[in-house]
Parts: sequence; C-alpha cells; structure tokens
Amino acid sequence: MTTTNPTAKLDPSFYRGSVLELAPALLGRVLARRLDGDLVRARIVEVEAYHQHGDAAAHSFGGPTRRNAVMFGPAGRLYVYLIYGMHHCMNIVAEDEGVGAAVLLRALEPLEGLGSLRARRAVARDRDLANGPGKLCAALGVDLNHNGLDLQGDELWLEHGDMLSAPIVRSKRIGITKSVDLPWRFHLAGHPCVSRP
DNA sequence: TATTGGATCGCC
DNA sequence: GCGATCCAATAG
Repeated sequence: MTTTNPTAKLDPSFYRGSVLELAPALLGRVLARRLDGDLVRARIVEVEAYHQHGDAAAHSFGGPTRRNAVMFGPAGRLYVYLIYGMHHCMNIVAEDEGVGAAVLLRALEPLEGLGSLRARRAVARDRDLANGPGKLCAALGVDLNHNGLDLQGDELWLEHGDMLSAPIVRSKRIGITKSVDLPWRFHLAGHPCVSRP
C-alpha cells in the first residue's frame, strides 16, 4: 500500500479539473501560510464553487473584467476580492485558462501557528478564528495584494493533508441572491468550524 | 459621470 | 435585526 506525505504540496494539475470536482476535493486539504516568519496551517472544512456558465452568482458570469481577470487565468492561483467595502474573500482558481471558475474558501480549522491568527482576530474560541470567508482572510492576513498569487510559491500553498474521515455534505450556497438553488456548497459533516450548519 | 448593491461581520 | 464602508458593475 502506498501513502502520500500529508505535507506534500498539491501539484498544479490538481486544480485544472472541473470546479465541481475540485470543490469537494479541497475539503480536508491543508492551507499553509508563511506569516510573520511563522508557519500557519489550517484545514479546509467548507467551500463553494462558482462558474462562468449557468451561474449568475459568479463574478465571472458576465465575462472578464478588471476585478475578475484572475478567475479566467491559469488554475491554482488565488482570486481575492473586497466585499461590502471591508472584508476580503479568497478563491482557488480552477479549470482551463479562459474559463472563469473558482472555489471560495468559506471556513478553516486552525491547526498550527495559532498565535499569528489570534494576533489578527480577537475571538474567545480558536474555532471562531477562521469560520467564515471574511474571517479566514483576516486571520491569515490575506488581502487584495494576494490577488493572482501562485499557489506553487512559498508564501501560501496547499498541502495534501490526511485521509478524510468525515462525510461531505452538499447544499445551497450562502449569502447570494442569484442562482440561489444551485447545490454548490460543500462542507465536512458535523465539523465545529463550519460557518453555518 | 452617477448610482447601486454586494460570495460579510459583529454589535444592538 | 442592522449599519459599516468601498468600489466594480451598470446605467445614463
């Protein structure tokens, strides 16, 4: 039997497939981040898929613009945007170049380097450090400067992670007003760090 | 050039 | 339940 090193960086080919396959495949993976000279690790526990075609809620729905340009670029990069004038959201770009598809990271379970996360967000419980799309960007110090960042670099990357034990739940996406019925949200069943049950 | 409203969060 | 606070997208 073969095993994969849990800290192995995910290969560029991992990101190139269908966004609806990539989204659930991201659950259980570990996001790693160099922050203040420390190594931060957090497990991905909740995501949502967005796609140019048939999904009016996607920023890429109307075709390329200045803001969404990264969504149409190569897979395996970060698409970061400002929402409600004050919060950031981060996405993993998927599919072929020229196609606007990405996976929104909605919640993480902090694993290592919690001091750097706590320094950016004052919360009573560690499970609340990154249990929302704006919260996780704040905790990780991710903002518009990281838009377009290549995940093969050494600032922020994804690792293979351990084998999943919890089942994956599929449901409707949160906080949108268009294409509200598409079941494109995925999260780890019963996980305490999910933004909403 | 002006107006509108959003893939949110935290406090009231 | 509601306001904060910016800017991309869309309309004029």
